[in-house]
Amino acid sequence: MTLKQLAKKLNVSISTVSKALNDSHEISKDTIKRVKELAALYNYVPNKSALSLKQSKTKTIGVIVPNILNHFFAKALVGIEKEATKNGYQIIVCLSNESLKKEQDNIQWLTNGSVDGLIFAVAEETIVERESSHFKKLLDLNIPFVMFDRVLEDVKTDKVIINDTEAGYKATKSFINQGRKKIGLINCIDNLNVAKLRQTGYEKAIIETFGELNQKLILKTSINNIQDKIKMFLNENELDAILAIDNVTGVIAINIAKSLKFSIPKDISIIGFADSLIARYAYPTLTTLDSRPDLIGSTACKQLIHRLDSNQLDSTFPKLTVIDTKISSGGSF
Amino acid sequence: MTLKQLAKKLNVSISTVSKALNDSHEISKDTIKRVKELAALYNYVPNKSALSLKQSKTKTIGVIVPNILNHFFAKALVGIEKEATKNGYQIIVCLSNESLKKEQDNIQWLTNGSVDGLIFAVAEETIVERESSHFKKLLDLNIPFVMFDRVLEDVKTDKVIINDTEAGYKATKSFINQGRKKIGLINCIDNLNVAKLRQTGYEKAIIETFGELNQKLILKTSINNIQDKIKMFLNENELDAILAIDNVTGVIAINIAKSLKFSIPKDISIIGFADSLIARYAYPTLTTLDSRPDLIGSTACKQLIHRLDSNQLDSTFPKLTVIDTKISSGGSF
DNA sequence: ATTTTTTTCGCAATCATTTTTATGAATAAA
DNA sequence: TTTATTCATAAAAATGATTGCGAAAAAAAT
Repeated sequence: MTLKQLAKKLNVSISTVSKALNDSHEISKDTIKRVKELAALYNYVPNKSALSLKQSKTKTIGVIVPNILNHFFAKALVGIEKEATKNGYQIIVCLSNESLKKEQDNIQWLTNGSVDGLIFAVAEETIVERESSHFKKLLDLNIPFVMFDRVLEDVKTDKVIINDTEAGYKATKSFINQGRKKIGLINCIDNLNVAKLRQTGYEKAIIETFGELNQKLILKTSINNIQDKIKMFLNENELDAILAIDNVTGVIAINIAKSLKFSIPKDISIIGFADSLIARYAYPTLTTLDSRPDLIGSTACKQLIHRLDSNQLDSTFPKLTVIDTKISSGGSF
Repeated sequence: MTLKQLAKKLNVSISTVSKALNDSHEISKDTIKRVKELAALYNYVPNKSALSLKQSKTKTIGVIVPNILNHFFAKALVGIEKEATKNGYQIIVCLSNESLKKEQDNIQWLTNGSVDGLIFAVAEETIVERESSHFKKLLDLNIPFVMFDRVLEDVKTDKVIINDTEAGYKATKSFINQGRKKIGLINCIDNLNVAKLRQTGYEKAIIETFGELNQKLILKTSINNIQDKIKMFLNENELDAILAIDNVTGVIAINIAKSLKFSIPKDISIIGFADSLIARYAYPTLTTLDSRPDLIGSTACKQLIHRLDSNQLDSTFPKLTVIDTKISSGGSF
């Protein structure tokens, strides 16, 4: 059902129908009523493509997620979607699969007028290769975009991150306050900035307290065979605490520690960067640092929509928003 | 950069540029070359909205997911996205959040010409309320759509599901073949058809072997406080096997069983409907029935694109595709 | 009764693209 | 020399919607 068809049935012009539906003062109350009734009857919905074309606004936001199976990103997506829907925006979701090439393709694809703006976390490969030209192209094209969690220093745009350093510091400090002496760190996402920052926080707290860093207490590895590696890590060091800086190894560590007859939290205390949904896979429940992905997502989305609505770049650009992590106690200490 | 602007720079008409870029035989080789060079120089990309409008094709697929935090759906989305991308389609993702109202809103929203077709799993509330009029509206509008995993009997459309009954049966049988006698079942998604079917399979195997069903061995509950409930369930019954028919309780059960000093798989064997990514949260690793969400997703997407391309409904409509589950052995038996 | 004002509505342009039709010139055939 | 054909390109129509402007009609004021 189009305006044209409605107009024909009503014996008025297309523009009258359009104006009536938009409550124009140019149209009489009577006509407006007639038009609206028929439109409702035929379930008329304005065609999205025509609207986008006319107004050069798609009311659509492109979201590029490195890995939707990562619970953090799934939750961030929920936050983005909620905020977008609230403001009358749709989201087009692309998955970069941590690949630079796919990320570039996605951006190329989305800049054909499909979306008004973009929200994304940078793919791991992109960070490793230090490539950012495809993002700078967005700046040239004047397409607003917001980076979240994984951001690039040299791209001047709005960003939303968490206070990773402080989170690592706080978690480590909480171990220290419990009297823990041999505090290990598990890092299997070393390529990412967030990992480096969290580790920095850990190191700061350790050096501040013990004067020096024991490199043997830091397990830097890939996710492959992570269970065996953690087992060895636990066996080789007499740890009484572990900080897991990604969102899966904390849970795995707790389960393995239990199977090795560690008593939790008596013998060993574990903190992970997971959330309650993942933490329930651990028994007793893991203590977690909530990196608040939903808040990050909704904040990023809000920020983008702000730029889209006030289509002028104001003095606040580029804005860096730092979200506070929340420590939430499970049963592990 | 638009056709118009290119045309101006080249001193030719808009139509010439358009035809040149589409390799029309009406245009001389020389002109084609000139046009393409300039288009490449200015990074010209055809405007999506204009294209969609003109061709009444958006090359976009709408996907409605009940809950993206559910690993099954996240993985299904990966399958859908991969297949869509392969065929030059974008996906618009909506989250129904298991709510009927949101699902209806999403469908209303997506039928404004945003998408060529839809893929979705029905929201839990929709199934409980047995509402299907919003899907039937899609049939009236002639918008192709494919349902996956959670489907409605009375909506005549393409569907992709797994052989739930058989999966439940096979899993239970494998316990029986190990000589297990007291086989429990945990069901915390009872509202869903898939749960009923899996349980049917379980019951069939049990009755076939033992003659009768012991209702006490079936834990039907909500996800709240699931850990405590499973603990009680294990304590009150001398189980030697558990079939967890959703994708989280298997992992939880294994961890709790260990904490209760059960030896796995000697004392108790556990099978869950999770996948390897979730199974690694259990130690030793859970044996899983892979419900193959990515295959379901890609199959559903393939099916939809088939309908979109051959825009005639052929004799195969409506097609029901049943995906086989795969049992993959972890360390639990 | 005439002019002015207000109300109500239609025309036409516009967005970026594709596609059908038209145009003018060169070439070939009659 | 005339007519038909081919060729390269331009012009126009169409997709579905919004919107400024102008026109007609109705109402109000003189």
